[in-house]
Amino acid sequence: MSVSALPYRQHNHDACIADALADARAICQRQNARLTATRERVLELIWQSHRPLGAYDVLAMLAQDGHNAAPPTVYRALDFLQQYGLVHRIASLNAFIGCTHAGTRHQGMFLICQQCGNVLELSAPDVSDAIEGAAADVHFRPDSVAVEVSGYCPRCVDHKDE
Amino acid sequence: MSVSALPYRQHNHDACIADALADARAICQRQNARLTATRERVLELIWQSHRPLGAYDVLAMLAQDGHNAAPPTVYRALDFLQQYGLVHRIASLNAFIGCTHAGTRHQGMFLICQQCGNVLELSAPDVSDAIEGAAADVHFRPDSVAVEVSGYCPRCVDHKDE
DNA sequence: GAGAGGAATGTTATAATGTTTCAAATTCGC
DNA sequence: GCGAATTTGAAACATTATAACATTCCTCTC
Ligand SMILES: [Zn+2]
Ligand SMILES: [Zn+2]
Ligand SMILES: [Zn+2]
Ligand SMILES: [Zn+2]
Repeated sequence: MSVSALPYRQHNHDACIADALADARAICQRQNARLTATRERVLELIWQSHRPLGAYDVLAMLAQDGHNAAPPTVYRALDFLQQYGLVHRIASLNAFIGCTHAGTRHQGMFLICQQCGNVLELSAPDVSDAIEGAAADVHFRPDSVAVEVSGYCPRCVDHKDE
Repeated sequence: MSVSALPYRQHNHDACIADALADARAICQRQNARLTATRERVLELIWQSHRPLGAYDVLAMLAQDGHNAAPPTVYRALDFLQQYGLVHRIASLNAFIGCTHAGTRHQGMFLICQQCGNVLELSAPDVSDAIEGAAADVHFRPDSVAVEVSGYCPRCVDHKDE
């Protein structure tokens, strides 16, 4: 299933991409969802790195493919991918990133490095439980939860001033 | 200090506003920050309800005052207010809300009702601790944390279908 | 293998949100 | 008062996201 390599460590990123695409195909097939060429290409572009991409970044990359797409094309593809849990939107960045827990029930927590821009998605049950608990205390019923932590990743925390 | 009335319960909201403004004046005075007329008015407008306001909503309200402001005026005021912890930005809504814990060290968690739009800010140490712990596990150093929970408040949870 | 119906995409325009830049005014310490 | 720093005004612009409607593509049925 999903790769668990930390984004800011050396790793075979081609494997990240390949795994993500394979997972996506399986997930969509299982649910009779159409992972069309455009959608798959957008997913692949999103996965080019562990840094979130803006919709217009994706658009520009599609243009380099020769695909002369307009904004709705990208937003529609991203909507689809989000719907099937293949990408997440990082609200604080207006950007999108591939889900590293696709296919599993999870509620992501995103660690965003201010220096290098990489984002690590964690599945943190302790955090989820604490949030559910705090919400329950005031009789609030959570539907979706976004936890976005901005800071410094282990690689950058030592080199902030260089 | 700050009022702790739940936003979706009946309460004397004029007191919310008055308290927020009084707190803001004290906080700014203590730090030699200039709570100018525009900034104070923006804070007051933000506090008109417990629903977050977009920057352009504030702009429109200023226009009703006869203050013919441009976007930067509002964004600058909001930046100032954020800097002194008087308002928070809700990234998932592109909107701003008055801080109910101004003056105290806290890291907010926002419960956003999808039905009525009210937002309750909680200071949840358990959540913060869990997040810090999860971040520490992967050697990530958090700088700022956003926890935005979308769901149904106690008043709306029972009336979803009406 | 037509043809109907729904899903997906193309296309154009526009809305909503946020920033840059430079000039003018205000405030503050002296 | 006077110079420096902060704050505000004003215009243009950049970025992000959506609306609306036409067209194409796929699938299912007959
Ligand atoms: Zn990778
Ligand atoms: Zn995920
Ligand atoms: Zn109130
Ligand atoms: Zn707060």
